[in-house]
Amino acid sequence: MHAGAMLPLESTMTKQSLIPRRARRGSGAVTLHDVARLAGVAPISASRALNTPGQVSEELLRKVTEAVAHTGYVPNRVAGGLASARSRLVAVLVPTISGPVFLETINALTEALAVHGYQLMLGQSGYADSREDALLDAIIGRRPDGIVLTGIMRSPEGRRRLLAAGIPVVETWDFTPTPLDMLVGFSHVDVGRTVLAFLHGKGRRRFAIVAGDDERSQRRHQAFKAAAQAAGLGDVPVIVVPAPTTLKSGRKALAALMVSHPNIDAIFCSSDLLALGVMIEAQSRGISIPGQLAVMGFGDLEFAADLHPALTTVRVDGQAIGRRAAQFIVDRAEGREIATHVIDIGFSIIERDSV
Amino acid sequence: MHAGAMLPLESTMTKQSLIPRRARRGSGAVTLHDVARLAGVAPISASRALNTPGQVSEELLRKVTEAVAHTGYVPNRVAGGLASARSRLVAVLVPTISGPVFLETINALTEALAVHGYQLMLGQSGYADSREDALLDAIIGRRPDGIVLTGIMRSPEGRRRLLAAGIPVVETWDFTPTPLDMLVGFSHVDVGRTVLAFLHGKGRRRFAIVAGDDERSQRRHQAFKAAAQAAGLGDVPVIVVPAPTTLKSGRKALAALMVSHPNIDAIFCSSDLLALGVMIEAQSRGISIPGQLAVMGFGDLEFAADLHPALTTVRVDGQAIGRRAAQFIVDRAEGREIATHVIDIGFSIIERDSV
DNA sequence: GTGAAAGCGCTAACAA
DNA sequence: TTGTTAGCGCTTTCAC
Repeated sequence: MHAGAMLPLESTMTKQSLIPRRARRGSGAVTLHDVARLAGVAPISASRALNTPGQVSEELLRKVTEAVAHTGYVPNRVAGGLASARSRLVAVLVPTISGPVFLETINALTEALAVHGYQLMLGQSGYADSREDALLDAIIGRRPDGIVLTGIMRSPEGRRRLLAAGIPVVETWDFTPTPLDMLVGFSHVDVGRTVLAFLHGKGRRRFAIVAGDDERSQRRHQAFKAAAQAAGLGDVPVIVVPAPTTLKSGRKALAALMVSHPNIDAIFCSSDLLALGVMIEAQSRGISIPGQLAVMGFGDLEFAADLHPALTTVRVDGQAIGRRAAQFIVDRAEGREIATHVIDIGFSIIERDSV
Repeated sequence: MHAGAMLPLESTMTKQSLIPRRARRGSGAVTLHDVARLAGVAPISASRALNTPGQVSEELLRKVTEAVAHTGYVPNRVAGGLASARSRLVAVLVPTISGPVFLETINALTEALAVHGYQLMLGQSGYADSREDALLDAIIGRRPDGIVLTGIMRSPEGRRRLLAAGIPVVETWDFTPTPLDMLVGFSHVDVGRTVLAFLHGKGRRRFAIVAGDDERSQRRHQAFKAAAQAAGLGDVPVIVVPAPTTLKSGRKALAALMVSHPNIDAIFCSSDLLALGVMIEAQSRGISIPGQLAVMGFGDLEFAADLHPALTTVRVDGQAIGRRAAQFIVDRAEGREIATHVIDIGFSIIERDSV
């Protein structure tokens, strides 16, 4: 029972004057009880008026709405979450938000979730698996209604914990036919193969790769290499640079390639930033693009179309990934059945002037 | 009392077999009670073993640690937060994370907070004040231990709500001597004045401004304009572009300026991306930089140093802002007294080749 | 050093 | 439609 109600005398007194002898003091904020008392209804009725207004009478709704306005009540979602076992919190795990690639996914995710009253929690794991495990516990402890992973969870320990927690998980930006739970992504192997075929089709023959050392970039470039081998184009030189990739790495990579393989005629970069670096370095060396050298990026960042020459690159609809992931999680949280657990969002080659 | 303990018979049974007649079913996850029972201690002792291990005996600690390992227990921070009125959640409000400017602040914030066991909640308000108010309630409802604002809270309604909630607030990336609570930032007016003086000192006289339409950019450019007037340099033409700023906007802006004011000799851009756009457009028009035209950016993004020519720009230590903000909030949450509530982090002009 | 009791603010289950 | 009761899983307060 509410502490104040034990002493009838106090029932009309203000909150401040209710000082129980030894109970905990509370946060001092306005609670649903305060609202209910002011409206002259039961707390649960006030709760219903706020959460399922369709289920209460006009009269009740009016009284509660008034009391809320009068007190400036803001519902405590922590308490609500504990009681209902629904936190309305979704966690997203990224290697880092410094790389602009996942930005539009996070953006779309935030927006799509906000519409349904969900909030986003951000976790950065770095590119090291060990930190990912630690972060995972911190996140699971918050009992989010869903977890969005950029990439697929490879660490067996991580998979185990996630499974044990029973929280809906969406893996993104990658592909496997056997996801942990749900997946929205695309095949990096397909990207590598498709880009090789594309450049080959444009008459290029002497390829090079500049790629970040993260797992997904590596898979793209391995696939590219293998496809080149299969097409009888020999071994493709690779410059691996540390992730997150930078413009500077791109410049250095081209400089290195000009020493080791001066006669290459096409470069596949694992990011648009890297491609920009290659282009700037080429420009400063008087190498013409696409005349002498074709350059391809990955990501189709906002600036790619506005470069000079405009960058040919691989586009992945990061917004769509975010939206779909949000949909997955909201559907699950609302208890809806979801038909398919795996969405291949695909990718496309955006042909511009640099090839 | 714990349901299971009412019936001695059940005390050794597994969780699954404890099916109360009508109580709520719980989440099914392992709880502190389960751990305590397995360790043969009281729940509160298990709690202490986990939270303040220094206060318990070796023996107790060992038993609890074992039970935790055995059960795979992950503490429920939602319940802990409710009981202790400390959520260990910090909210950060950005206009958008698409603009790369705040990225390193968010990054540093995440890192610095993670060390202390805090998690970051992300809110995107867009550049519209109305959405900010709605978002604020969603955030306050989570009772975070702190709120980090990018920019200063101008909406009176927002200020009122924030004050009423009693949550520590750090305003950032801006400056006012009278912050809502705490502040880590710098003066945009100073930036405008300083850049004008710098360009003037380099012998430039015919200025132009390309600026995003967000509030802070506007203040920088107003100050620049005013300072130019004061120096007797006449009226400075301004091209305002929508925020978030893009490379394309920069290109278009220069194109427009070349029509209206073809004889300008220096441009101050409100972002490095804008500056990059201006440089690319200049290059495609055969305008030499810095020979005919000096270009200055703002932000010192990662790529600025690697451009050709390298970009002269204004650097703000976004990481430091994030770290200081985190420190403020953690100190407050731990109940430590903080000496000063306002930190002017300053800025610096990074002189490279584009001026 | 350890434990019992009470309660954080809310909602699910049941009852009227 | 509205209310009563009993928790959600944890930590604070007080007592030993």
